[in-house]
Amino acid sequence: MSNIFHAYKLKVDDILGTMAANGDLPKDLDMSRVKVEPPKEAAHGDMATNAAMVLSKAAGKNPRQLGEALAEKMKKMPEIKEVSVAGPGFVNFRLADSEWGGAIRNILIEGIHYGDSKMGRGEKVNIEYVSANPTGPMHAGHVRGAVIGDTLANLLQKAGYDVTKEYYFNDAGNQIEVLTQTAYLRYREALGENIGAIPEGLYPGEYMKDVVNALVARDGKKWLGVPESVWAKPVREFAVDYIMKMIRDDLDIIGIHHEVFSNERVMIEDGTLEKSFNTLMEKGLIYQGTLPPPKGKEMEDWQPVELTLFRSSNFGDSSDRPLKKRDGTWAYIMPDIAYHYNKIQRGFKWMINVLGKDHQGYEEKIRPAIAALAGDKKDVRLNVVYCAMVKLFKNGEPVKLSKRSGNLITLRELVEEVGAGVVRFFMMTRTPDSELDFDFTKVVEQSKDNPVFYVQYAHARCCSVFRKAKEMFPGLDTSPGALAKANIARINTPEELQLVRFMANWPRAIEAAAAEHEPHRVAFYLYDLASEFHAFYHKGNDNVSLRFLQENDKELSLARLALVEAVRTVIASGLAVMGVTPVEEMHG
RNA sequence: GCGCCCGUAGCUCAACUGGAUAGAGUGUUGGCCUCCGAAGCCAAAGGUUGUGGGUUCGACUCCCGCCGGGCGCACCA
Repeated sequence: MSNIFHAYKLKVDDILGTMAANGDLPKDLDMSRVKVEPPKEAAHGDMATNAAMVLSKAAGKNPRQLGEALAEKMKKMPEIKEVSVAGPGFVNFRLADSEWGGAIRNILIEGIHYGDSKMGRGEKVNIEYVSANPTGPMHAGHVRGAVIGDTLANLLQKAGYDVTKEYYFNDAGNQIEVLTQTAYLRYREALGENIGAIPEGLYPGEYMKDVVNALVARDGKKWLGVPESVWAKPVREFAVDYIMKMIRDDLDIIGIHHEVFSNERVMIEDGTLEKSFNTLMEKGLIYQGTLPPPKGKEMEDWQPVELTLFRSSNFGDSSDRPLKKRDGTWAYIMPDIAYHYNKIQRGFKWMINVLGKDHQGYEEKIRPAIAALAGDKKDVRLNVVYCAMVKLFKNGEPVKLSKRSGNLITLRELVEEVGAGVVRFFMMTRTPDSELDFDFTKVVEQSKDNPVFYVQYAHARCCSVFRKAKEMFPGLDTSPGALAKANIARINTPEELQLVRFMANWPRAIEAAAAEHEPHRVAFYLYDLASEFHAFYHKGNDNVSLRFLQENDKELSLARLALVEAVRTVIASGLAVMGVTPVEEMHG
C-alpha cells in the first residue's frame, strides 16, 4: 500500500495549508491540481511539485515567488535533502537517502502486493469480457479482448476495486439455432448417414464432430426419426453445454477464469427481459414507428418498416433503436439491455465491457437504456473498451481469419505454438485501440525484439544472482524478511538510487493505468524496469565494485541483494497483473 | 453525409492525461564477453509531433477549421 509520492503530496498539502493559515496564501484555494511527481529529467531531482504554477493566479503572485516561498518551508524538513525552484516555477526536491532505503524495505515487506492501491475504495465494478457465443472453440480473434479484459480486471483489483469477472453469452438467438441445426446434421452423420457437404450458413468446423460424438455416447440413436420439436431442445442444450465447456477449457490455458457466467435464456425465463421492456414501456419510451433509411450507405433493399422502437434519442443517442425485429422477435439489443438491467439490480454501479472494435457504437446504444432503467441511480456508468484487431502473420505472410475458410487458428493452437505467457504479454504491447501485428515466427524465435523475453530475462537474472549468492555465502538467509533487515543504507550509489526511484513509480503506474483503463501500460512499465535493471547489471562488468556480490563484504552484498529482490518482486508483481508466470531460468 | 478512433524518427510504437531538452525497439554505423547469464550493455545518427489557427505561465496532449487513414452507421451479435 505504500506510495512514496502520495506521502510527499500530503506533506506539500500540509505546508500549503500552513501558508494559508499564516496569510501567505488565500484561504479556500483549489488544490486539486497540485501534484507531486517525478520530474522528467532525473537530474532535476527526485520529485517535483507544480503547486506554485497552479496556484499562482489565484494567489495573485508570480509562480517563481510562490515557488521560493514553498521551497523555504520545505528546506526545513529533515527528510528533504535539497530544494530548488526551476523553470517556470517547478519546485524540485531530493530526498534523504534513508527515505529510499525505506522504499526498498516496503517493497520487501509488501512482496507481490507492492503497488496495491486504495484508489478504488472497494467500489464494485463488473467487467465483462470474452462473451463469445457458444458456437465453437475460442479462436485467435477472441484472444486480444480476452487478455485485455482479464488484465484490466486484475489491474482494477490491484487498484483497490471490488472486481467481478463476468462472461455473458447469448444462447437464444439465431446463432444458436444454426448451431442446433448443425449439431443435428452432424449427429445423423455420426450415426452413419451420408450428409454430403455442410450447407452454406451452418458451421463447418470439425469440432462439431466431437460435440455429437459425445451426444451419441450419451443418448445413442434416441433422436433419430423423431420430429424437430422433440430433438431440438435436448440437442441444443447438449451442444451449448459442451461448447461452453470447450471454451472454459480454452480460456483456462491462458489463465482466464470468470467468476460469473450469465446467459440470455435465463433472463428470458426469469422474466428480467420482460420486466425491463415493460419498465421502458411504463416510462413512455416505447412506440411503433418507422426509422429513416441509414445515410451514406448503399441500401438497395431498404424499405420502410414499422418497428417497435425505443426513444433512445431522448438520452443523447443519434437515433431511436428498434427493440423488436419485423417478425416480432427481440432484436439483439433488447436482451443486452435486460442484461445490463440485471447487473444494476445485482448492485453494480460501474460496468465495463470489453468488445471488439467491430462492435463500435454499442456503448451509444446501450447507455441510453441504462440511463432510462437506472432511474434515480444517477451514478450508474458504463465504459466500453474497444479492442482493435490482431493481424496474424506466419513467415511474413498474413494469416486469414475466417470461419468458412477452415484455416482458422484456435486459441489452443496459438498457445501450444508460442506459450501462454508470450500470448498474454504480447497482446499488451499496444494500446487496446490500435491494431497489433502478431508474428508467430518472430515470437517463436525468441529474438530480442520480443519484449516478453526481455522482461523474463531480467527476472531470471535476479534469480541467478541469488543462486550465485548461495554459492558464495553458504547458508545465507536471503528471504525477503531477512533482507529487509539488511543495512540498506549501504545502497547509495547514483546507479542504485536510480533503480530505486524507478521502482517507487510502480504504484503510480498502477493507478494511472487503472484510471485510464489502459492495461498495456503495465507491460511498458515492466519493459522499462527491465531495461534499467539490465543497464545497471552491466555496469558491474566495467566496474567490479558495482557488482551485487562482494565476497569480502557480506553486509554490502546483503544490502544489494535486497535491491535485487526488490526488482524481482516488482517484476513478479507486474507479471501477476498480466497473468504471466515469471521464470527463474531462461532456457531453449 | 453523421459518429467514434487515429496521424509522433525510415519502420513498429511510447510519452505518467496540460509540464521542463518528445523517448524506446527495430533498421543503419561503431564499440563491449578472462566478467554476478552477451536472449544483454554502451555510443553515433535519425523530428517543424499531418496542417492552419486558438486557449495559457506552458500544448503531442484541450478547442475550432482543413488534409490523410481505419472502423461503424435499420429488422446481425
